[in-house]
Amino acid sequence: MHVLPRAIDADMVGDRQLPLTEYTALMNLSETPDRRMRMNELAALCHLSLSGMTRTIIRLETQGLVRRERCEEDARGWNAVLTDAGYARLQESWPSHLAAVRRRFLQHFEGFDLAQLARAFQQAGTADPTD
Amino acid sequence: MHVLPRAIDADMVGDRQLPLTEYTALMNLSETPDRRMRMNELAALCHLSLSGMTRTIIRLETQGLVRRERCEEDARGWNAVLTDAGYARLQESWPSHLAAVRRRFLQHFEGFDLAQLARAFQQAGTADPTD
DNA sequence: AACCGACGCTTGATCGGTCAAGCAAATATC
DNA sequence: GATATTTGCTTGACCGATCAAGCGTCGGTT
Repeated sequence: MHVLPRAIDADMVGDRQLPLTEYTALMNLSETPDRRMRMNELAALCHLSLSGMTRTIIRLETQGLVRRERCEEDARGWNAVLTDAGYARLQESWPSHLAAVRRRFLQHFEGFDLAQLARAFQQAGTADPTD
Repeated sequence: MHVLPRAIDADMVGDRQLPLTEYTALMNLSETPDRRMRMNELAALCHLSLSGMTRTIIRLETQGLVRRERCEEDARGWNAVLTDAGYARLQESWPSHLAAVRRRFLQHFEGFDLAQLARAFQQAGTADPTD
């Protein structure tokens, strides 16, 4: 549990120079209809603090993979917008990400009911700590 | 996977002021016959780089929970030695660690064969990346 | 016995994250 | 409609990890 995220991250950095955190951000953006999202929401999906999200987006912005636009209906807010370059980069990266997950994780859980496992992890990751 | 280690760590820091990394180091030391271990070996067991281990031991040393002694048979080497204070601290801490693991992890995997799960994780954590 | 590469560990620089404080816009209250 | 509070995000300080470079010791070679 301790080792796997680092291993997958290291694989991805080596392979396509895209750390796991940045990959996750791009991926979540790409799954929205207009490739944009508020910082708030994106941070939650990436399991990152808001300040961590800010920093990640800044890194992506300087690489030209993401652009930031003021939110129209709320001038305090920002939208992170996936650029074409960002989309292209994501397309390049996902096969190596998938391979890393397979090799580092899935391969070792072949006897298991993966859907059930996924549900358990999901639940563990989002449960109220006071339960 | 991303969230759980942080959550468990946060629980332990809040509860008994012992971060997970330091807890793990003390625990591994306590399980040796003479409560001492070379830096090398301890780092491997804690899944930490050697420099990370050095820094962790330094933190523990300033709290008086561990002491460092030159290795007799090799003057380059050091032994980390668990002090009585360190042992006592570990005794105080493990119930809250166990509780955190139960609440954050085990509780959500009740339907599973835990032994089989443990084997899979073990394997995933130690496998050669080139497999 | 003098050297030289390998080894064991530490140190300096950096990185990616957190928390807490700050700022500007939005909203509620009076 | 002015003031206070909340909200959305950024910034500064810090923290715990990594990598790369450094230092002292060991062991084999000559």
